[in-house]
Amino acid sequence: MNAFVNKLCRGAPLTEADKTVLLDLTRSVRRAEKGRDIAVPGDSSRSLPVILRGWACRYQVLANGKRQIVMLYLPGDMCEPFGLLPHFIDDNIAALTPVSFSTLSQDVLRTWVERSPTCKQALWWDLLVATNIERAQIVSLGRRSAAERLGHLFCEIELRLRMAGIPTESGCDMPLTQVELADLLGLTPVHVNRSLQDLRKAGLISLENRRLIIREHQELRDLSDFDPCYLHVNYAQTSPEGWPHSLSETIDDA
Amino acid sequence: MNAFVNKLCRGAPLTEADKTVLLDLTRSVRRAEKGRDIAVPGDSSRSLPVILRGWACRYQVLANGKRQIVMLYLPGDMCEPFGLLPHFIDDNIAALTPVSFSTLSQDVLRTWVERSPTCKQALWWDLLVATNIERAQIVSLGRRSAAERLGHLFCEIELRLRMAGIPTESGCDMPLTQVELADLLGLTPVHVNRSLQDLRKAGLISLENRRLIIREHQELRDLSDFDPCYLHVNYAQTSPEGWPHSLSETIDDA
DNA sequence: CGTTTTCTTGACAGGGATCAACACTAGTGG
DNA sequence: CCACTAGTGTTGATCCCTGTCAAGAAAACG
Repeated sequence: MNAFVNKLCRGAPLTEADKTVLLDLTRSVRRAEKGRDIAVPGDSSRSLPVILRGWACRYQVLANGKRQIVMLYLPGDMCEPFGLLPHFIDDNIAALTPVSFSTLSQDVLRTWVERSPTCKQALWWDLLVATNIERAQIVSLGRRSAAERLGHLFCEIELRLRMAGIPTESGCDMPLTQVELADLLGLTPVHVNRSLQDLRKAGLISLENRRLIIREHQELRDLSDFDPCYLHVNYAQTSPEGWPHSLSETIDDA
Repeated sequence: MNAFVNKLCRGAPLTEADKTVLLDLTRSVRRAEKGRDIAVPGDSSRSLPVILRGWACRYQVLANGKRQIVMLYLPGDMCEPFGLLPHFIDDNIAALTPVSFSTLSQDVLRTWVERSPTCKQALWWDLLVATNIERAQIVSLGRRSAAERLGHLFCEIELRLRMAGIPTESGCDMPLTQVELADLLGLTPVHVNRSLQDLRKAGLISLENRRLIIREHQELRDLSDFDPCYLHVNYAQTSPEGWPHSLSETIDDA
């Protein structure tokens, strides 16, 4: 059981056969050091990078040198939406920490998906969630203040980590530097620093030694207008199709 | 031939049968007045709204009343990515002008797609482009100034309209009010007004009576760091798979 | 340990927000 | 045909959130 399979279980009641196939597909693991590229513009999308351990991101660099992180990839995340037609990757994908990842064979995966409706549902669900995350990012950048953006991000990260099977009750890793947070949230490192201090002073979070603890969940959610619906955490139990309920563990407070 | 089919021709060399089926699917047309919702949160995604005439958008409203437009839908655009698993729509989709639209049957479309690889490619391409547009939006909101955001948006709109078969040589319709532009670009109406004037004074655009003319294409692109690659305008001719080249008209300067 | 990265703090500037009028347009109804 | 109204565009004055510049601390690292 790895983060990838753990996460997909949230989207559909995977069969044992599904899990076996998916685990097999992620058997061979590659590594990337912090800061290294996992994919660069022009790469073929025939093989899909999947993060197993560590954090990565997709980013673009403007002509004036400014950088914007478009998407954060946590353990279990696929860096390209499943099944997407062959194309060339447009953005950079880089490791933010030391990363273990597999590159799924798009062809093998697609073949299996044709046989397994549950697996298909899980992968579509993953795409749906990824899309929603990017849309939430648009809303944050467009209409939230610096502190609100930080709060929203922290709420999202905590929930996403739990979806990948990483416990967060006693806090979670937050390996991003303030420069990286700034590139992700469309801010300046200096301002990230000050906004973080505001959140700390308000007693909402504590963040030191790359470790994040959310002290006041509800208050932080209220402040940052965080509504976890968009992550569809328990889709496997609540999908419109009425799939059988077979998951033992759920993420209740979402 | 409508905007929908016109647009999909950019993504794959559709056969005559493809076009017939797609035209048939969009035969029955519904209308929505300006400002009316086409879909609201909770709607089922079993039927996919496709814009045939007019402009629409997907938006979210925060608890504090602020609105952010997440995506602009122009003629030919599908408001939900094709084939996405059944789910409930999370955002509002509203008409920005009087709109003519069809609601494709997801089931019928999927059945046809299983038979037609070209149609499948076209729909995947559409999803790819839609995703790229949202990512470009993230970059704009995060790292571009007000005037740059406006410039980038105008460049994008002009090209997207041409992809849908709407000529833009002598300018194009720009029905958005300054309030709507503000909600789309994460700005204030007042600031949109002033930034527009800057662009006009610089001789880059003219915008009056809901009609936009880009006076200096290259300069506007340079200013706003607009690189049309992400729209994959001529994907049908350049896809990695090496599909046959069969389109007669291309959009050269992209 | 020295070196580099990251974090923190201060002073200051500026892009964009806010508030408030006023003009212009377009639709509406008498 | 003309008031009336509501939405839209324009402008000015002012504020403040965030960016910029710069320089120390602190932590990470080899």
